[in-house]
Amino acid sequence: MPELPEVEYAASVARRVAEGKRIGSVEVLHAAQRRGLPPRASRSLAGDGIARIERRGKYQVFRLTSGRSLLVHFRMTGDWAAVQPGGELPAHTRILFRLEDGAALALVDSRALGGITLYPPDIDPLPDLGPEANSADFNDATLADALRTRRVPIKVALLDQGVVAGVGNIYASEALWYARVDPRRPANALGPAELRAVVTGVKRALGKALEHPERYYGADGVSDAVRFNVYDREGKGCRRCRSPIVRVTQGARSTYWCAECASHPKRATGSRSRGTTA
DNA sequence: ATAGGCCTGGAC
DNA sequence: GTCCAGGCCTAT
Repeated sequence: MPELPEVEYAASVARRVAEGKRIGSVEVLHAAQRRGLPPRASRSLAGDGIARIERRGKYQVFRLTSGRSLLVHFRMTGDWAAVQPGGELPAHTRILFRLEDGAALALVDSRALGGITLYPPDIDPLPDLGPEANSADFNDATLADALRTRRVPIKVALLDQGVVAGVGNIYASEALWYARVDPRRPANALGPAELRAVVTGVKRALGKALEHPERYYGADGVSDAVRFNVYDREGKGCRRCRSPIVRVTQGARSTYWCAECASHPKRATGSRSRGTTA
């Protein structure tokens, strides 16, 4: 479940379990994960310390006391689980950090597409990323700048981590629904009002998940009906106007949106257009 | 721009 | 069985 809010929540779990502790051993339990952590690398982690756990976009970085770092990415299905001393391993545990105090941190990842890579000291493990989606650095000016040369649909552009870091397929659709912007619009054709609406839409979509983690992370009895306004709601009624939500494919991924809402951009309230007279 | 690959599991 | 999946990389 990994877009920015989910990764941030998972990072908080990892911090609670592992930050400031020494590593007893690292067990790589799935062959695919040995690409990033071959046996020599995982063995070398024993005795190192986890100084800090940071998040950037959908990435996490474990800064180790040796100066090395671990770059963690959940891809589609990764997550952290805390394991009590002597406790059972969760299903689909792929990598296990055993810590000196007996607790353990499990990378749980049913599809095993995620992974962890060890980097030497003095090398920045992070790829080039755009501004954090929930930060002040992500605003209409920086977004306009990033989109200036991009003709791809705005929905596709929002998934580009070089444009904005942390937005994934679900929140991209959700954000454009808040913004009432057609996901198929060419990114570099958006006007100032639309850019502003997209920025606030992204922040609203992510903000709701960040503020109410109990609603978004496996809480029983809470359905997607509460979580999402458009994602995975094809054919269901738009929560604003009751029109059926439609699904289109963009860049080989599903996009959900309300055509009715997108054809009636905001006017009276919220982000408003100016300078479009005459 | 699009397809394929990486992996597994759930829905149909 | 087939299709789809909250990500990202590479090749064409």
